[in-house]
Formats: sequence, structure tokens, C-alpha cells
Amino acid sequence: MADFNPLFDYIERKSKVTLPEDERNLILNKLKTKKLRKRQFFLQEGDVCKYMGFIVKGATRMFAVDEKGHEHILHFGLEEWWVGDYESFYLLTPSKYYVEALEDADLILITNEQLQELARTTKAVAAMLDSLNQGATIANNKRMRAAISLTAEERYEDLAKTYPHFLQRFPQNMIASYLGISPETLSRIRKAAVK
Amino acid sequence: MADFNPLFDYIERKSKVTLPEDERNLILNKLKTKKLRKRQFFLQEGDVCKYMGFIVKGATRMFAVDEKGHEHILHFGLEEWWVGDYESFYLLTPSKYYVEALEDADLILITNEQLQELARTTKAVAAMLDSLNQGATIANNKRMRAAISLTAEERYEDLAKTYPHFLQRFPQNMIASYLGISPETLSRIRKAAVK
DNA sequence: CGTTTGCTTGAATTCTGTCAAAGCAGGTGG
DNA sequence: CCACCTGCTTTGACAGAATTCAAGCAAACG
Repeated sequence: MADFNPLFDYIERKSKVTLPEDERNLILNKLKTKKLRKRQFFLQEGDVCKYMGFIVKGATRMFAVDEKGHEHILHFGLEEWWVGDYESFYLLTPSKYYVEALEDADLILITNEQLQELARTTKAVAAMLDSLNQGATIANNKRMRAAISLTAEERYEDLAKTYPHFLQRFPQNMIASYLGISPETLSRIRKAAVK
Repeated sequence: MADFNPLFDYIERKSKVTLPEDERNLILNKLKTKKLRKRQFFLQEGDVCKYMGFIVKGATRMFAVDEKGHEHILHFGLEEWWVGDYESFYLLTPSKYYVEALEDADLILITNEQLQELARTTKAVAAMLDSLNQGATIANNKRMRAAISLTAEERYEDLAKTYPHFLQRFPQNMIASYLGISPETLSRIRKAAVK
């Protein structure tokens, strides 16, 4: 079973509120955990995303498949990130995305009802949610700006600066997919960038 | 002075909670309003975004300027939308964006402190915020997916389907900027798309 | 080992941006 | 009422950027 301490730390850090022992136990007793093997899917297109997953250990990618069968990575997931399809999770609609483990992973799972209830009963979780939403909106704006206003090369450099660990942890063809360019183009950009 | 009823309706609709008379008065008495003339700026690069603005009437655009001096539109604003730079608003950092009126506009203004306090005192506002955040995250995911996985032509068609009123209300060169393509390319896409 | 997976490289093709010019409104002032 | 701006759109020619297809290579894995 997954270790809950990273989640407790995360909640306290994001919410800036201390988690009392009883609330920790509440969380510990309510939430399920799940282990994923590399290449195992956490979510597949057409499924309803019943759980959001908190990554205790491991890495994931969330991607969409277009009509031509090409995959496009929207998000990576690493330790201390939540993964899943928010749209499907909140609206209970079938997801258009896949979430797949890129490394063996330990997740802590939460349903929408559990999340709502925890947000009502524990201050720290409510504050964490607000903080998460703020952070997500800000990050989304930045990424959108990068997508519209930067060239492929600039987007790569931006990524290398903002998330340097991505480059060590994920294969290059997936970085390319995340940037919205072909793996060949990324290879050429890297070659040209060597000073 | 701006009419507050659109804001009240909006809060009730988003929150699915009725706004009692006393809470309406609280809002009415606390919040300032502002009129913008066409081309007037609501926010300029370097300013801290002290207020978020609720558009009662009119239209705006939020854009960034790159090193070459080119403008890139990140969001449009229309009636019943909130405008401003969330990052600057929440973190009190200087904004990297401009918000400009594209038509004469009536806005209702709210500061971060007012928003936090209203969220504490009135259920409807708190619920509205949650709903807004959910909607924003979902919309951001969709737009990001479009940006990575669609061609310029497909992005235009997607926009025409999702926000048809944009095409009537905003000039084509701004639509192009929003899509991240040049006005010439958009013109050619439109010409080719006529069946 | 042999297979798979990911990375690189080349050549041809398609797409998009840039620059320049011209057309086409709507709005204004004379 | 007309002439003239001014802002927006269209078009053409060209250069540059990115994708596609194909092949080869190296490291990782079972």
C-alpha cells in the first residue's frame, strides 16, 4: 500500500494549514490506493474518470488520439501531481483522453464525492483545492501563451528551463508530442542548439 | 453606473444557489464599477492587476507582446465574462499582459480581498468560484489540446463551432492572433473553406 | 543474442510567415 | 455630398519552417 505521508505533506504545503491527526486518519481510512505497472492505463478513452490519482511514486502521461491515430500528450504526471481528466471527473462524462503509466507508479485515489466531503470537513483540503486551481490556471495561461507566441525552438528552451527534470525522465519523442512537434523536428532543434 | 443584475444572475446560474436580498445589497454596496471606451486599457504590462472585471456590456481582449513587438491574444472577453490577469491578481506580481476594450464596455470591479471576503460570507459566491475554476480548467484543456493536435485550419473550424459569435464580433486579424496564426494564413484558410 | 525502442539524418513535400501591393469598406471633415 | 483617411482583408511571390517518409544506428531488454 502506498505511503500517505507525501499526500499529507502536499496538502499542508499547498494549503498552508496543519493537518490534525484525526483528519489524517480520516483520509488514510477513506482513500484507496492503486499500483500501476509501466504501460498500464489509469484511464482510457470512453471511460468515466471516477478517480483522480495522486502520484506517490512514478510517472504518467495523459494523451489524446486524433483521427489519424496520432497521440498528443497534454500533461505529464510526476511525484506529488494529481492525474486524471478533470472534465470527466467533474461532469461524469466519458473521457476523450488516456492516462498511462510511464514508470511503475503508486497512486492514492479519490472520488469526486470523497473530495467534496473532505473539502467540507477539513479546512486544509479546501484550501489546497483553491491553491491548486489558482496554480493550474496560472500554469495554463503560461503554456497557452507559449503555444501561441513561441516558435518550436523557443518552446523547447522554455520547457528545458521550466521543467528540466522532464528531459531526464521522459523520452524525447514524448517531449516532442508534448510540445506539439514531430520527434524529428525536436531532434534537429537539439542538434542545432549545441553550442 | 453599471447594472448589477447580470452579475447577480450570473452568480446564481453558476453557483446554483439563490442570492438573498441582503447579499445582493452587500455586493451592490461594496463593488465599484468602471466604464471603458473603445481602445482604452483595463490593464497594461507592468501593472499589478488589482481588480478583476465582470463585463456587463462590451468586449475586451487580453494579449501579450513578444520581443519582436508582435501581439498575441490569449483571451477575448464578452458579456458575463471575468477579465484580468489571474496570476497578477492572485500573486500581486506585475502583469505581463494587456487588457484592452474592443468596444465601449461597462465593468464591475472586485479586488482580491473583496472576493475572499464575499466567498467567506456568501455561499453563492463560493460556489460560483468553484464552478468557475472547474469551467476554466476544462476550457483550458480543450484549447491546449486544440493547440497541440490540430492544424491551423482545424483550429479555425473548431473555434467557429465553439464560439461562433467571436467571428461576428471580432475582426479577423484578431481571430488570427488568438489562433496563433498570421492574418494572411487565416484569410487563405477561409477562402479555401468556402464550399 | 536477437528484437524492440528510441534517436538521428537526409530528401522531398507541404504549410506558414513575411513583405509588398492593392482593394474595400466605414467614418470624418470639408 | 463627396473626397479622403484609416483600418481591415485579400492576393501574390518568395523564403523559411515543419512534417512526412525512409533508412540506418545505438542502447536497452527479454
